[in-house]
Amino acid sequence: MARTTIDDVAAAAGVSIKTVSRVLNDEPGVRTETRGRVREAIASLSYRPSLPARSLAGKRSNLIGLVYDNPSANYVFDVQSGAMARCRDAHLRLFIQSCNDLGGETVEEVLAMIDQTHVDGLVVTPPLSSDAALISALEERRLPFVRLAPDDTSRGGPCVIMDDEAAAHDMTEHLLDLGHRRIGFVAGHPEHPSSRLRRQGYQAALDAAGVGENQPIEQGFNDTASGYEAGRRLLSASKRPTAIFASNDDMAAGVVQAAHELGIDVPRQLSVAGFDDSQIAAIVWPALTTIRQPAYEMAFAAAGLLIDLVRDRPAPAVTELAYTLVQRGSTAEAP
Amino acid sequence: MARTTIDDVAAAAGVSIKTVSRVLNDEPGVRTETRGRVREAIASLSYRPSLPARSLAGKRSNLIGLVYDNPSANYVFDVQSGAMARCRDAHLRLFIQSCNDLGGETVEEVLAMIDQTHVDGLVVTPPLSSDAALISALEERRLPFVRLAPDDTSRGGPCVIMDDEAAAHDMTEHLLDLGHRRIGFVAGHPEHPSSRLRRQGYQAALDAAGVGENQPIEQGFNDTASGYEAGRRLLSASKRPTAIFASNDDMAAGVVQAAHELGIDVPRQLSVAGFDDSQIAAIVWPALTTIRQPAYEMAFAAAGLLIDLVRDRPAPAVTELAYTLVQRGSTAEAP
DNA sequence: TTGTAAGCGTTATCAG
DNA sequence: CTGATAACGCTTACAA
Repeated sequence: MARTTIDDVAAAAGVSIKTVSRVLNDEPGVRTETRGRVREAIASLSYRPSLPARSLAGKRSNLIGLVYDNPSANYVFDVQSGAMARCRDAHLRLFIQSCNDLGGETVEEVLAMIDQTHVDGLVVTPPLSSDAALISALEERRLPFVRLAPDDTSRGGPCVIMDDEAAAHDMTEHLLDLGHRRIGFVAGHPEHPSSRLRRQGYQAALDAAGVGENQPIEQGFNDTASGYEAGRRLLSASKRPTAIFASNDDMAAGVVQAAHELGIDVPRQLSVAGFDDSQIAAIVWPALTTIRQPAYEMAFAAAGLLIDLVRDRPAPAVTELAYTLVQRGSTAEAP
Repeated sequence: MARTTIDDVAAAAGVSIKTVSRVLNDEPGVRTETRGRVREAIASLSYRPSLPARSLAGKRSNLIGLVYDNPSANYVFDVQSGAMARCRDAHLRLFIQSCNDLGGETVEEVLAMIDQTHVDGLVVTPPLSSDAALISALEERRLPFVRLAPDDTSRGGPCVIMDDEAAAHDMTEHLLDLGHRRIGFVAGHPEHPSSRLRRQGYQAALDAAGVGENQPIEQGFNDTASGYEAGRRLLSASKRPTAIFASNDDMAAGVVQAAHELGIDVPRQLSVAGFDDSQIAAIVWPALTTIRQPAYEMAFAAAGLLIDLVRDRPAPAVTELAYTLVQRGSTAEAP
């Protein structure tokens, strides 16, 4: 039951292991006919090169890493799926590392993972993509990495982004177009890079419409519970808003829940807008008008960039993907 | 910038690399004082042994794998988190492999992953845990594996389960206790192991109460859309049920949505129950009465079993974890 | 175009 | 209790 090795393939094809290695790595300098013979031997033995052996011997491990520190199941799932799909295309393996519930040892843990697994590069997802300590540590190691949705694209190498600010601006305009003038906002988690951008877009749109003053804003923390609390505060105020824009869908769902409890009809008496288009956006009642953030596609692109990077191919510094405003039942004309 | 190796540690501690290796692997035959000296050197150099080198040289890779083929973000996230936490405790790394959207190449892909990564064992999550072809292939390779929530625990080695049937039974009894006598059911995905068990529990409880005949049952596919469709069918029938029990939360959310659309008040006119206690259960309005499936804990336990297995320690064949009936706002007395 | 030999960072074997 | 040396399966450098 010993594993099939490169020697077995070489023997079967009647060549040296070096030639097999050349075929494996798509290196030039092998006659087409020889190459075919080797390929056949590989297939018939269903030989699969050992990743550990390759990474030990060569400069590459054919493994790239993805790190996250994010409690949102939907987002993490989409991001993993996108990155994995891209890796599959490139015949690379993806090593996924969670840093959830790690306290202050995040950087330490990521570095340990890098050293132990020999990953060739890293996809860094939000909010880690804006973690200064981590970014510096990676730069110091000279490990190629691509950041997903960081708040600052001016330094730190290639990244894949979406224009959160413009999206929030669009959504706010959507509400203004529906006739709303008092539009509450539930701000996102202060440590999340996109929170600031979304709030800026919201404020800018209100300012442009001349109603930027004294709009009610409450702090949330990106989970349903904090959205619910913020919603209750906003809806219990004397001058109640006719629309509430929450910085993500989970919080928007919380706002909808608060409205239900207070007997406020959504969308007739209150419009609610979310952000992310996560699974729950379509599940809550009424379904949420939201911004579809192409998490899968962004991760797919990020993995692609990283692969280019580790293969010494040129890669653009900033890749921006388009968002979409998804209009559903939770927003309507102002009462 | 060369990596810190076992030689560096050996030099710093004034011992041979073999002794360092012994300390690393907690092998006996090292004087306490020597061991301490080596430990200090490891810490001060922040040395981290190379996983590839270890797996190439030794019998173990210190890596275990987790495979899934499951579209539910919440479930996958919980399972990953649980397994990863257990691995962290044991100083092992977890290699996660998705088989989503792979068509018929699932077994092939898993075997390729095993060969390439040299994982010491595998946590097999549902529905792969009931995939006969995969299980046979793993047995043939003699790779240790632990199955999560398989439908058949009688063969295939250790597994971690929850009593789906008893849970569905309990939930149905809960509805009966509330006075419901016409209780619709939305069956789960036919290829999911638990679907059959949940349906059996539902039916058995009805039979025990003497109302098992002619209850309306619709087929769903574990997603919200199919739950919505099934809900519409159930609620449009001439003899409308006063309660609907869906085989998972996503479908229950779809039923709630259908009820909203038809102007049927939940829970006053219709009670709805789900299963899984996924994130959305608490988010939909009204929040779902459901069964909490301890996905995190089950995965944690499964990883623990697997670790015992690969370290040649005895492990129980079947580990059963307890579920909880979580009562929320979606169920109430029959009208 | 192909092959030979050395070595990657560990663990296993066996000797001291 | 400790250490020298040979693997492990591959890539790299260099020859032929």
